[in-house]
Amino acid sequence: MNPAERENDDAARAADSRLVQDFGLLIKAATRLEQRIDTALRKECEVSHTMFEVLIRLCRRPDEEISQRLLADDLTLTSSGITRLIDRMEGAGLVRRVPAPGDRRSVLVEATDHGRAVFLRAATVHAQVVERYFVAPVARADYARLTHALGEIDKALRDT
Amino acid sequence: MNPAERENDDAARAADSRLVQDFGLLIKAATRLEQRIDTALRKECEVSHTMFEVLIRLCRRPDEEISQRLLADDLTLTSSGITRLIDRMEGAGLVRRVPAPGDRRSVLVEATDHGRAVFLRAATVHAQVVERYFVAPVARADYARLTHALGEIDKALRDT
DNA sequence: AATCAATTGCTGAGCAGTCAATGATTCCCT
DNA sequence: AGGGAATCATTGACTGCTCAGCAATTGATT
Repeated sequence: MNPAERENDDAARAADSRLVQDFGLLIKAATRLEQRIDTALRKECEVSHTMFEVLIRLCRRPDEEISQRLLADDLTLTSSGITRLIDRMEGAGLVRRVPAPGDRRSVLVEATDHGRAVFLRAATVHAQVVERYFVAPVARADYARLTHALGEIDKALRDT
Repeated sequence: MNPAERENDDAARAADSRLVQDFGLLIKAATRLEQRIDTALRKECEVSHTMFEVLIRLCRRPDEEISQRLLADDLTLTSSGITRLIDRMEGAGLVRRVPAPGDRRSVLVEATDHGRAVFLRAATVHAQVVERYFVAPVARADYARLTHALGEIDKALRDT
């Protein structure tokens, strides 16, 4: 077997490995799931999935102060990404910018009444899709393991 | 409790629900994982994660005919997305377009020697990151369940 | 107290994808 | 055989992000 043939062979083996397949599956499943949610939310509630994720944080505890910085870290966006996202959400009347009392560099974000109303409608759509494509396909016994595993992965990623 | 207060309360409850959290975790973990891989591959091998996913398919079985259409479906991209991706990969010399023998509408894609060489280097980088952030954090017993669950989710998404 | 470093949000330029429309080919049906 | 519908790849116009650089503010050190 000449060197070129061996290289082909090595490549084929690497491409066929268990790990590569499994990892690919995780990415693919997550991507498809997010696309599904996103189109459903856009069609029925005129919000993107990303905007929905912002509204989740803002509605969870209305008294909590949430800065753009915090949102960026939590959604894995850059600060400029968040600036533009909040721009659009403000333009759509979902959200309001408020200067942070303790730090004049920072900008707090809070949901408007309209934002909360949209969030409530979106949450039911969200729940339907999640129920159908995330909860239903997974055996009851596996669900807890799945979420636990995801938590560990997230932790490992955050720690470095 | 007046109507506005009730709405706030409903919103807070919805934002706090188990399902919302769990689902958010899946998306976040997958996103972070993909970003991690992507930057590692870009830095050390000058390929994006998406390009790497293409190379996996092309190297797995060198005799197999792979069209742009097939790639698009498999990577959940649109046909125009694939056209542009293959444009860039062709420009980088990783890949070659070949007219499909049986169907003159279709275009087959195959890896060049350079593409296979890059893939081999990228695969070791990929394996390191996957090992560290995907395999290591998940308990041995959970791993099989996790991949099985992901497979079921993917199946549910594909069937509709 | 003064300075230097770090953090926060914003802007211009660029990149990687989408959507809608198009031309070329193939499939299906009668 | 012929005509309409479907399928494939491509392009132009757009979107939503990133990156690099900025000004304003804050923190840390001496």
